[in-house]
Amino acid sequence: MPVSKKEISACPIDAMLSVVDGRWKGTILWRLSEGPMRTSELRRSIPGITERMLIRHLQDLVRDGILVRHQENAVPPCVRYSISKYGRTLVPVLEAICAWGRSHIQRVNRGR
Amino acid sequence: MPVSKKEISACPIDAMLSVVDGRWKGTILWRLSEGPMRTSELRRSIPGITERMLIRHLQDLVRDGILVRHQENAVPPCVRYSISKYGRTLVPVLEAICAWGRSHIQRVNRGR
DNA sequence: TGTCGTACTGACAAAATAGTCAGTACAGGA
DNA sequence: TCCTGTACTGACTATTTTGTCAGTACGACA
Repeated sequence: MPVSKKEISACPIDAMLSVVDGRWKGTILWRLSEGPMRTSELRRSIPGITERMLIRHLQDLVRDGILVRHQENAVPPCVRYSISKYGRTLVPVLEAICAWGRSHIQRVNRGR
Repeated sequence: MPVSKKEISACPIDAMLSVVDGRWKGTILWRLSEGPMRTSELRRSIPGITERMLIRHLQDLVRDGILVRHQENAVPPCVRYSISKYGRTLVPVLEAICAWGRSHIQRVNRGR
């Protein structure tokens, strides 16, 4: 969709979509809804994602207040991402999206 | 987000987002949730949209089964779009998205 | 010493999406 | 006759997003 992410839209639907929109953001949030994860864990758990894209999306989500980044000063570095309190308000919406998406997939697969 | 719309994603969130994702689709669905509208009515009711983009998005939504296109064979042509029965299953999800988006806009505006 | 893993950044190319512009056919009104 | 409105299509450019590749610093391990 590229709804422009540069500035917040006046349309509430667009405003919400600008937060979860991104090739992998839905999947990232889905993984993190089960608990905090390290960057490399996330990367390995999402087939097809590149490190670059993972980090870009994670940064977007942190900027939007949806995720929190916890860094332990160690070598090798250890960074963990988790869903923030604000981000948790988004989870029920994601669940609604997911439920509809699931039935949509079935519908599409039936139709061919 | 350009989640690729070429093929349906296995991730339900992406599958749902691929339907509503598009610079203007949220707004179009929002307008049509109040009742059927003609192409030109929609265009005039959505500031900033071009006829080209409106028609492209309408065609996407019809292809996905969300909208129905009613054509009256007249000159000048009169085409009306309405939300299909299937599309109506999407409305509660859009409402959840919209409610979250509304509070997100407020949060963002407070923060500056 | 060489290689691996971690969590990144920057520069860039490729792909997808959005937007611009011109053109179509026909009826009605000035 | 000319201009307007309707609902489109096609060709194209521009913008945005995604993906690729190389590079960083440091410790552990062989």
